[in-house]
Amino acid sequence: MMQKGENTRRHIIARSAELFNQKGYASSSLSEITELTGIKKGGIYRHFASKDEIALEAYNYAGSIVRSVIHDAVDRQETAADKLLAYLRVYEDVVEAPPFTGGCPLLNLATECDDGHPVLRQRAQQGLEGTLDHMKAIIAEGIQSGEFKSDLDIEALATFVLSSMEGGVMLSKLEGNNRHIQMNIESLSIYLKAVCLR
Amino acid sequence: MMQKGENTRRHIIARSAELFNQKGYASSSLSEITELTGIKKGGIYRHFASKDEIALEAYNYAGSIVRSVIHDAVDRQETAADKLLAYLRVYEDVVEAPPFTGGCPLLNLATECDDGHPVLRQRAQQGLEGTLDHMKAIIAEGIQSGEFKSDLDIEALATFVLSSMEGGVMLSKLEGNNRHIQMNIESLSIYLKAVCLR
DNA sequence: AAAAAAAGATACCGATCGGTATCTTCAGTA
DNA sequence: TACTGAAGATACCGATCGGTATCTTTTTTT
Repeated sequence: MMQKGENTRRHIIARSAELFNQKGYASSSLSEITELTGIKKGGIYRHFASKDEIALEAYNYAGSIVRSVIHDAVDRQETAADKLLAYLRVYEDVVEAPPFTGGCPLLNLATECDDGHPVLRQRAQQGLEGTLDHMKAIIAEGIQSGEFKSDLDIEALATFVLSSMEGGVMLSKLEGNNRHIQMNIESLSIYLKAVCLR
Repeated sequence: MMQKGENTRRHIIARSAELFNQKGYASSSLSEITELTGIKKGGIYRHFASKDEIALEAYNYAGSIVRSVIHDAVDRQETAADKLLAYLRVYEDVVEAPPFTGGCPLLNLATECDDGHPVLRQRAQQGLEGTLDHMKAIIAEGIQSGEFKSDLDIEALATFVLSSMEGGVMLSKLEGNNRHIQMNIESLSIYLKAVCLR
């Protein structure tokens, strides 16, 4: 039934995902993975063909966790405006308690790969597209339900929400203080009320 | 008069800055710097004590260029609102014509160093503080001149502007399309008119 | 023009990189 | 319980990493 193999494979992915999301792909070495997992290189390369494959699976893993946390938070909200704000609230304590160790995987992967490494970059692009699609669906529902103005620019609003989230995460992580992401929650909330709500 | 040395030192910094801002600190090697500058390692290490020192000087250089471009663009504007929007307009063609090759040095350095490398991280923090201070001064002037409401949260607005800029840069660079940063210019413009102007 | 100082090239250092061939150990099956 | 294939450890590979000691060349000063 080859259970054992799948378990260790998942173990390697989970540990590597934390490592990669904290230190980045280039700064993370196989030796560090062996230390974190307790599995030697020979054991690791039985489950993966290359460091690239580990990184790809690790990003899929980190992304899926963050996605599920976000979707849970979004589903808990009633209004479209609150659903959009839930995206930012997931990172309201990004310094001490991010949804995944190291902060936003999309932000980290995107900035590291946007000038190189086509494979990982494409994966980041998919993550971006999926995130924006989810936001656009929320906004479209908000329009249909009459909560949002009907002439809203859906693309522009989705981009604006995601930008203020990623920007807030970056500023807060750099300063080591949650005030930036938290202020953005407030600013975006004001924006939604002032220009998006009917 | 030791002219020659200073010239090559500047040359190394300028080339390294482009390299670091595109590929990141960890992914850039000394060998690449020798290729880009045409100077062998022995020659490079006569001017710098370590790769870290090159990276630090390189970031100072990239930051100073972007800062001067931004300050020029800001000074060309009359109103405080237009001055704030000028920050984003500097990156309105970040895909093809960024103010510095590789995009925003603050964004790149911050995301690479926020979980490590204390020296470079501190430099990024200084860059963040300086940028926010400049924005806050613009906002404060806007309040004093009567352009902005007097009860504006200066900190929150500065963070919001910078976040939508950095977030827009990240999205546009990742997708290879300027639409995100350009939509953020429009969204932020609407925000300023709707909730900040008197 | 000669001497002194600065700049740069060559050749090397140990350490670590990602990756692999091979051997041993373990788990499941007959 | 003997067998078999999967899983993991050991030991190694060439390449490259950041960094340095030393020699040559170029520039500057006298």
